[in-house]
Amino acid sequence: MPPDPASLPEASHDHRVCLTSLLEHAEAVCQRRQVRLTQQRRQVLEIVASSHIPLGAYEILERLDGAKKRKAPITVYRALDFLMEQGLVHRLASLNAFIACFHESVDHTAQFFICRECHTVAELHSARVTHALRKDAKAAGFRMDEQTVEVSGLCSHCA
Amino acid sequence: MPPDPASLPEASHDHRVCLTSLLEHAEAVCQRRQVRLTQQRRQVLEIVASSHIPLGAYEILERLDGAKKRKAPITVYRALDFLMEQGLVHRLASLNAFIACFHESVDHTAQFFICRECHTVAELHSARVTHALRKDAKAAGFRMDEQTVEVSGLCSHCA
DNA sequence: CACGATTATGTTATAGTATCACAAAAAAAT
DNA sequence: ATTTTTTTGTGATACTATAACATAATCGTG
Repeated sequence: MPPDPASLPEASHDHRVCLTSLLEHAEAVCQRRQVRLTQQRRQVLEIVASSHIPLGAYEILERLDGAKKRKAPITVYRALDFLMEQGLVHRLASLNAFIACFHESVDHTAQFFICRECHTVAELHSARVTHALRKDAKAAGFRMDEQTVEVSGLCSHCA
Repeated sequence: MPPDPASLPEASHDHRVCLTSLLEHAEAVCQRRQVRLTQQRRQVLEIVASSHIPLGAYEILERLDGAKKRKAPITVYRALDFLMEQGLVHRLASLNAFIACFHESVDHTAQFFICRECHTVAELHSARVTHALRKDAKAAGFRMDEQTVEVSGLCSHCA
């Protein structure tokens, strides 16, 4: 995976604002649910959310060591598991990578458009896709549980 | 992953017939495309196609050693890469596993319903899903390339 | 506060998935 | 027959993820 490009996908968009409000949202969610957003978990969330492209667990791990000594991989996986449970982070199965969720929805069913050039990810909550799947599932007698919908292609910027 | 159950998902369905016609189809495809379905590739295809549940690369590897000595993992990955290029095998990203494609279509865009109980996989070619994605992609200015659509849930038998 | 229960983190080891690099062999093209 | 291309062998290694058990921090309650 290439290093982050210097500029953000949308110049007009100040990612620090997103980050701040994401963290506030995270605090609120955890408070409501009576679970703990510890320093470590918060830090992992910050790292994931600060990258506009998906990060692998070991990339997160690297960024976790400040000047200090390296932690064990499981540290990161545990934090990610927690964050995914709270719907604050998504895992992209096609990339073995993780991305923060900037949508404050209750339902964490999502679809992803992943640019194969710049690696930016657009997250959707598409009723259209879910309905289509639901219809096909019904026809097949299949009881849907979770969907993994990841589309690779070119974002508008790279196309 | 549990061992294969003794019986096939549909009792009425003779999997050996599928297997035979799949292999014939594979031969035809490779002949048409001027690529070689070598003994090794064919054997991997047979292994994948003989299992009605997805197999990991290392499971395929185990079944590849007859009484002979174990081959290197890359052997299997190379064969799988070839078979996927020919559209004869699909990789399921959510499982890190592989399944044979019994559909003889030209377009290898597919969706999968994966039973979390019995691990059977139903492969779809759903125009509905593809259209839904295409519409959302258009709205997002995203040029679709390949889709990874894997739904986990319960098949009619397990529900 | 003391206590036990629960939750989170540390530590070490290991399992599971996938690819690289280079050599040898087999098949195809000339 | 020789060159070229493709396939396979071989050994090493990278990358992704979890198990098992110990320690530490936090919480709830008396």
